[in-house]
Amino acid sequence: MMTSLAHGAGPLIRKLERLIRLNDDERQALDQLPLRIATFEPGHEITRQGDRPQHCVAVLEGFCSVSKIVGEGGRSIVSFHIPGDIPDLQSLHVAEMDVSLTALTKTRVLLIQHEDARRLCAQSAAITHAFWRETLIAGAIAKEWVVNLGQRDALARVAHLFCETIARLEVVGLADDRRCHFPVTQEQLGEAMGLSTIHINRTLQELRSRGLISWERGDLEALRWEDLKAVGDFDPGYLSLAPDWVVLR
Amino acid sequence: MMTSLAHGAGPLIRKLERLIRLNDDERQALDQLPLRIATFEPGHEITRQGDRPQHCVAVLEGFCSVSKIVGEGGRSIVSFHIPGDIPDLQSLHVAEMDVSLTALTKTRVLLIQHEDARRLCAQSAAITHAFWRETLIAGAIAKEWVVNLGQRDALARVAHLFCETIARLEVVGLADDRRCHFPVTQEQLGEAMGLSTIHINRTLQELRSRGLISWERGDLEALRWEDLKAVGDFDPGYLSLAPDWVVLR
DNA sequence: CGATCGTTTGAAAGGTATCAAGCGCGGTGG
DNA sequence: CCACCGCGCTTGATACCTTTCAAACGATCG
Repeated sequence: MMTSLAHGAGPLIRKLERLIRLNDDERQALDQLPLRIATFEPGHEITRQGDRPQHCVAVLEGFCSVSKIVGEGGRSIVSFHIPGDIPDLQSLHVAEMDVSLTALTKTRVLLIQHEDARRLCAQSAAITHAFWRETLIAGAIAKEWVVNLGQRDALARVAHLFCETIARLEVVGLADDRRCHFPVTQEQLGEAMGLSTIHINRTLQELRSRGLISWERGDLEALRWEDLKAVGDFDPGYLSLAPDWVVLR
Repeated sequence: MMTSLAHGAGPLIRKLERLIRLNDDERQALDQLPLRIATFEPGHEITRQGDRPQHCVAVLEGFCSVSKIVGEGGRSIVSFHIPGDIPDLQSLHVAEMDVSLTALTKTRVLLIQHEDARRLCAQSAAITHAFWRETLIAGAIAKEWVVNLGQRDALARVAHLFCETIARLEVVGLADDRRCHFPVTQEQLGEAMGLSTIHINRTLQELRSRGLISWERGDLEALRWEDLKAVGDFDPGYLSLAPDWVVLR
């Protein structure tokens, strides 16, 4: 892991602006935050289950997964994270990490020292609420994954994940026209969807043969968006993409 | 639904005290909150998916489920809630409910008007953090459900749910000696675990025949706790039951 | 050019769903 | 008080989705 000092928390501010309206003081407080940027190579663990980290992570570039160790040597991916996400806000409140955070691609992250994050929260209720909202959306996505894993067969499950991913990436400008980069392996897809790699492969073939998606070398495209949504039983409501946020000040 | 005015937010205070240390001012502010208590009969929806509620719900007595509508007429239970839980905190932040909250038993709840909750948050950072923490724990449980549904077979899945439920109920004094009341039907268990009612039934028989549990008329007992934990691959870490909370003030 | 990783294919085994039907008990009404 | 009813639980047989095992393929890389 390489770290370096950085000035300016532009990406973090943009992220928070999506969650709540910041005033100048808050923007300035964020901008003056002593921030460290770290880069991780694919497969490297940013935070490990059992760690007691002293900082939070905001993803700037790249893709990460949150996973838990299962039984004997297994691993279960519990969520994917994209630029703009803060995947480990719980570390502010719970001492020991109950999950691991892993870089799926080369990933640049902002390290926010806990003391700085706490000071920010103490200074600004709006920032506290923005963090809380980030937690709420992550929870809503997790609930939808519970539905996905519990109720839908392989085809619908993968279709749903693709819809969710495209929808989330569109918000941060990383998907246009239902097309995005989503560089996960079929094995990782399987660990996330509760399916064997082999069945993921066959499911992808089915989605492709139905003309619903194309996916090569990590480039995903929904060829028939409405049909893909229908197959995946996808309703983006839970993502709170149109934030009719209640004003909290 | 019947409502009545109530004075004193004892149960809510006890709940929050588990999440954070309250000072006298905060305790008093909570105690003076104009609170309404409502009672719901089994099967009744406390809040419906699509609603725009003006209040939050704190469970005082009884059991609830949070569920989502799936595809054609299906229902997926995403979480169970026990006394002390505040299952719909997201309604403070997101206008439209993306889930339904249903009473599984006769249930008494505290209705906290959003304006009151917001005033409380504005007055006390500690209460804000307590709510946020409640959200974080709910998220951790949801992630563990993702693991449960994605990675474990029926036997382990049900065993894990029973362990989790007993552990959570012990915290609020509703389980002693690995024994508790957990009055859900096998159908509801199936909707939560992504299994057919029939397979739930066979799984319960297997758990019983192995001498791991007894379960009659909603009374659940873990007969061999350690073995049940092993079968369910249960590690209570994610529940944050021993709150080595970081002091946030 | 061998090695490795990710993907793909085939065949067999296994876990779970579905269909169909019977059981048992508490509640209701005659 | 008893017959009936309905809901939740239980059982058996079959079908289906998904896993597992085994192996080959293709690309990238040193």
